[in-house]
Amino acid sequence: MSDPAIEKAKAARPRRGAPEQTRERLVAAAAAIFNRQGYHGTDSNRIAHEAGYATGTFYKHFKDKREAFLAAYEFWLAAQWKEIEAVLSDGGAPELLARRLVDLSIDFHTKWGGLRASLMELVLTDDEVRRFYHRQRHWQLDVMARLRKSIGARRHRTEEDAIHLFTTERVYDALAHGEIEALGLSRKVVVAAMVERVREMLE
Amino acid sequence: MSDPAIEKAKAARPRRGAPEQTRERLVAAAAAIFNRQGYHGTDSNRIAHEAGYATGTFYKHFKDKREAFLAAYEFWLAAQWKEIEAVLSDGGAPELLARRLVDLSIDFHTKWGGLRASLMELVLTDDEVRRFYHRQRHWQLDVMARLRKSIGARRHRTEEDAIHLFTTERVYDALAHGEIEALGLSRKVVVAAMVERVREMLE
Amino acid sequence: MSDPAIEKAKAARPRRGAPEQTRERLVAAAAAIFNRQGYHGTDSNRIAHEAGYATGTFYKHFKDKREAFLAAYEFWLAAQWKEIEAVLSDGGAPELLARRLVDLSIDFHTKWGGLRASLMELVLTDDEVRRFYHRQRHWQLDVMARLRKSIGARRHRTEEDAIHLFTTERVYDALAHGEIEALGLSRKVVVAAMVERVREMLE
Amino acid sequence: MSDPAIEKAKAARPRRGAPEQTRERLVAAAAAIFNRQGYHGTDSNRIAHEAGYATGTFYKHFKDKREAFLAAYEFWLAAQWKEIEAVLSDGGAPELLARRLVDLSIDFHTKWGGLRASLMELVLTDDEVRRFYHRQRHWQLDVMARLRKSIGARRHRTEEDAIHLFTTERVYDALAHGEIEALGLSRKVVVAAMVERVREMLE
DNA sequence: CATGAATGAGCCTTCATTCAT
DNA sequence: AATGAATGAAGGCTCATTCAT
Repeated sequence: MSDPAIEKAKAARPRRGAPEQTRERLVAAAAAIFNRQGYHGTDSNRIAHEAGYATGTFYKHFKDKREAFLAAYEFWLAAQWKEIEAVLSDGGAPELLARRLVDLSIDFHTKWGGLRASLMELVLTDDEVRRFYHRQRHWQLDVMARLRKSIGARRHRTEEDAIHLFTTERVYDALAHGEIEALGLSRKVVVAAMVERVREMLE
Repeated sequence: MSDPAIEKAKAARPRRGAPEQTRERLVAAAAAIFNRQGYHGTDSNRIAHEAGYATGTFYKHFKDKREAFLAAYEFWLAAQWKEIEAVLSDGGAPELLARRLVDLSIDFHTKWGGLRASLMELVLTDDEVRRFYHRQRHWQLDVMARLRKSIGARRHRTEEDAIHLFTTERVYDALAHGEIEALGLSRKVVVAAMVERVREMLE
Repeated sequence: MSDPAIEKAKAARPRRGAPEQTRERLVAAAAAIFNRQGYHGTDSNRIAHEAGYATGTFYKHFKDKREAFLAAYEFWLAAQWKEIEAVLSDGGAPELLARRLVDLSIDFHTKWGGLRASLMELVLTDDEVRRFYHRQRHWQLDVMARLRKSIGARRHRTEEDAIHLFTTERVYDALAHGEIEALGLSRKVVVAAMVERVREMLE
Repeated sequence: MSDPAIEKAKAARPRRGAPEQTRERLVAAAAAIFNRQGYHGTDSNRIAHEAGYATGTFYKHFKDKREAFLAAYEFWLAAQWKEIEAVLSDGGAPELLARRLVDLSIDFHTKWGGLRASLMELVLTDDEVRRFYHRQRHWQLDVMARLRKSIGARRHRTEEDAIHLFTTERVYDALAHGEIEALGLSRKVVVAAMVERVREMLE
């Protein structure tokens, strides 16, 4: 009832404060766990506890588990594009730019590839996730077109952009998950091929 | 205690013979349901019933749900490559061949894209599925190399083949799931681009 | 969709407080049912319901069915020795003491013999139960030695104590299960023999 | 369908013959597995296969799993008493006889203690097993009385015999299961105590 | 706002038993 | 007599969600 060790542990854990912070912490914990264990392998109670809150708090901030998942996905997607934008605004030779973008993407997929795999499965079975996903794609294509315009690249058909997104994404996933090495292939060669593709998009 | 209706139903229940056929029926049902509902959305009992058997029969043929999933995946993958082989052995102009291969792949992904999405999520969280997946990829690259040799195409680096597999796969998935249309893009343009890529591989 | 009767039932359902009490209730229910139906004959869900809780509550308090069984066994064992201690601390002539101890033991075995029988079967097949059981025995021998010392009895070899425990236990079980009567034997004679044995231990 | 290896394996396994032999093999396999894994831990199909037969054969020879268990128990009990009888008919000094009987019993319990533990649990929950068990006890007491008479021992009250049976049995179980050693006690001391008890019964 | 005990539907898996061959 | 594929009831356990405090 009054074990001092327990009392101390409680005092040390993140305290209730602005609801914004609470939500942020929950989203961060959710992203990390979903990414590691997959959507179905993740216990919603565990997210709350890992974030330093109690079970119920989770459901005060998200309607259900799916909503938390989408919040996590959106958060990290936005972060990625913000970084991409930063790289592009730095400018530099296309070759260098392409290289930096590829590195960035591989990094990103390495860290968050688990979220993507879960998303793709949910897209199949969950209408709401599918709608969310399609909205995301639209937004991505818009961002791409805008970014390319901002650096003065030539216009492309949107289909080209879409294919670029799909295909590079897949290869980044493969690199991130170690598929390339598992197949006994050269990571370097694959990365170089991707740099070349990205460079073409920047022309 | 001895409801005659029940007695009759029991007497009428089919006594099937060959276990090979049973397994085939179970694999077929499993593939269809996993594909539709995803791995986690599929009830193992339901697979058995949909195949015309009782719960227990499922577990006479598969150690667990995962094993059934992998059997279903393997079955349909083998079917796909058999069809690809058939198309290639028909011969014809590279353009035509490429077109037929793309159509075939799109068909295939349209029918079995759900299995792939589930596989990719399981690869993340399940070591055994991951090992299975890597074996499959090796086998696919081997088949590709062999097929290209058989039609007299030039030699490629295996990395090229791998990238080809990853990227086309992803676009076929997108076509299969209606992502292209959902983005308001032209299916025709995308398909044409894929035909072009495949044609390059056949040279 | 919103059957008022169901809504009302849900609203009316009890929200209990202290988890300690919950655990106590569960242990009590578990002990009673395991004792009556045996370990394998007991449905873990039923324990929860009989204690007034839902299925899941059981697994919030016990890792698995085995853990609940061991908790139940431990609880009642401790209760028995507490009563034995109470009798001994009351003091009195050795004959009287022995008689009271035998009565107490028979009572105890009559009420909880089922738990013991299940325990003995589990000891065979379950390593964890076996370890638990051996710890219990050690503890019992320690308690015995301490109790005998406290009443000023002569020192015995521990082997004697162990044999005493094993053999009396078995006869109490037989009395408890009605084996003596089923064999057409005199309960009185058997009880008298046990009193004599216990008296010897108190000297 | 005609894998020679499989055909050979089939040819090598015990062939159908006199139903008596089949039953014997099944009882032997049942005894061994029940003893090792306990009643509830034993799969009836496994018994058949371990004996070299198919599932259905088991149910041609036993009404149900319980019947097989009782057959196994009875078989080994009879074997024990036959050996006891043999020892007694050899004659010799009471001390020697007692020693041999104790050794025999310990051996027996070491080999078949698992059956006994399962029996005791079933006695609690299964009326039919309980009836069987009581019949066995009667028979044992009869055998004991007869044997003692045959060696010219003095007459005892049956209660004494019953207590002797119960208590020695329990200690043999403890020796057999390694409980004595697990408690850090001397096996030798315990065995000597048992020899003394048995000797008293032979007077 | 936060807590965390409680809920209960649901799913995977086992295994005693049956029966057509 | 023996086979073994098939049965299906039953049960252990999980986990998303609720709600009284």
